[in-house]
Amino acid sequence: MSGAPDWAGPDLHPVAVDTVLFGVQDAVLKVLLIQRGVAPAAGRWALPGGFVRGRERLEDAVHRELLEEAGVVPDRLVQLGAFSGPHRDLRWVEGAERRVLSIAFMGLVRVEEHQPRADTDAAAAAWFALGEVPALAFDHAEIVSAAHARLLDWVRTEPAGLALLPTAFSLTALQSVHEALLGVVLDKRNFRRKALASGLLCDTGATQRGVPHRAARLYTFDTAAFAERGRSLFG
Amino acid sequence: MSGAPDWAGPDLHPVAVDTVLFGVQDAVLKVLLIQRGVAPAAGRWALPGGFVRGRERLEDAVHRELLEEAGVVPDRLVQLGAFSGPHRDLRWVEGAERRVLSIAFMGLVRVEEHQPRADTDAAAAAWFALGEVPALAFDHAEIVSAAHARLLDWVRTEPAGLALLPTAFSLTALQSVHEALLGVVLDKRNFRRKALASGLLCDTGATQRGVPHRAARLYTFDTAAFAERGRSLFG
DNA sequence: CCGTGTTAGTGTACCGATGACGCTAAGCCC
DNA sequence: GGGCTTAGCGTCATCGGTACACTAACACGG
Repeated sequence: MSGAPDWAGPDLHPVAVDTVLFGVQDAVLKVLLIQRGVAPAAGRWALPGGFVRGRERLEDAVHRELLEEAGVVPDRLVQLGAFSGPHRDLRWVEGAERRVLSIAFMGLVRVEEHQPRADTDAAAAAWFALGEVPALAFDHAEIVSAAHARLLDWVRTEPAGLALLPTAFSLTALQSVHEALLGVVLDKRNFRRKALASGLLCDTGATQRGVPHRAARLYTFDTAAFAERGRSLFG
Repeated sequence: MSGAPDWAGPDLHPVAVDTVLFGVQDAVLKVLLIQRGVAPAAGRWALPGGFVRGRERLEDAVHRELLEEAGVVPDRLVQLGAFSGPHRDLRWVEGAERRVLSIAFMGLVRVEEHQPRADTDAAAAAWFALGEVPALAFDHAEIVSAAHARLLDWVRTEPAGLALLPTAFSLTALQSVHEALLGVVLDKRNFRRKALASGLLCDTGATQRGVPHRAARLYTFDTAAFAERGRSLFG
């Protein structure tokens, strides 16, 4: 690593984290956005995020910001990458203009359990259907679209959808989650065949309770089996 | 974006870029490494890279460092993501310890045209077969393994291998590149069938010259057709 | 108790893609 | 002209993916 001469130290940069948090509501894929309460771009909609402090890790910064700005706590985050493109925010630092570098993350949460609340930095926070996202600040539209592309890969190779389901779930529920996340309609029989053939589901023996129709069998996901076998998933 | 109060400005971080440059030599996949000439980790093998300066974009920093440290100029780079894990380099900045954030990139070049040369910051630079990589400084081993995983995806979804071939190439050459990059052996007839069926190759009508055996037809890659159609590739 | 509504749960047939397999053709060199 | 080396070609079996429609179970209301 070189850069500036060592005695002067390397140039320093403001580093932010931004998160694209996805959820499903009414069988529609949604993203969590906040309305910025402070400059720059005050009043505009944007991704929740903020500057990384001191020596904290990126993941810690994301969790802190999500809690502060929107009161949500995702349990798994996937890094999308660094964004430093031309539409980025520029800041004056020690008399020189510096590009704000943003590391974007993506996560999946249950909308019902994460009703966002506004905050000091965020005038408002709300879930938007992916097709109805308003114009966003900075290059956040680009980040959202990268996240969406990545989500599709993610769902197909890892049991990402489980984050949206209770521990024991019916095959129909599993299918609905996949359909919402992938934005497609799947054939029931084909889906069930593949899901069961994957060997990653354990029949709990239990069935649904209190439903006004035939009760479905409930399954759990066999995390251990998934870890063993190579990747490949239903859906 | 919040973080520290705005009047104080956000905390600042040293940001580095590191590149995993792949090439193929003797049908073996290799990575370019440099031997560090300066502290920290002087004398150890590491990925070429360095600190991002002023308001330069990440991609510009990567190109500058590759040129400075190893005298190579890749034409396409793919970003792998940001690394900020626990084994990262820590630096003292303005009296506080700061994690060095590294954004990793990956690229593919022709080894013959990129014989690396040592430099002021790099005591040596050399290509290593992927299985014979020495112990690396910092968390670079982790970065290399992430890059390798990503390379496999890349080759399967984009014509990444073209960077290693002349404009007009034989099917056998194309196959060899794929085999080296993927680390597998492919069936000649099946490969040719898929490659031609993809509709992404244009028969130039020309054939090889000066080879001591039957001359092969030469093809070019139809970039336009690839851009049009959805992703899916031979190999 | 019976009818109705709602969701669960099941099998088959077709097709396109994939993977295994070996021989002849062409061209250069000697 | 013989020998070496690589180019170029076709078939068959298998598999995974997709399309497609009815019966079973259960709760509820009349």
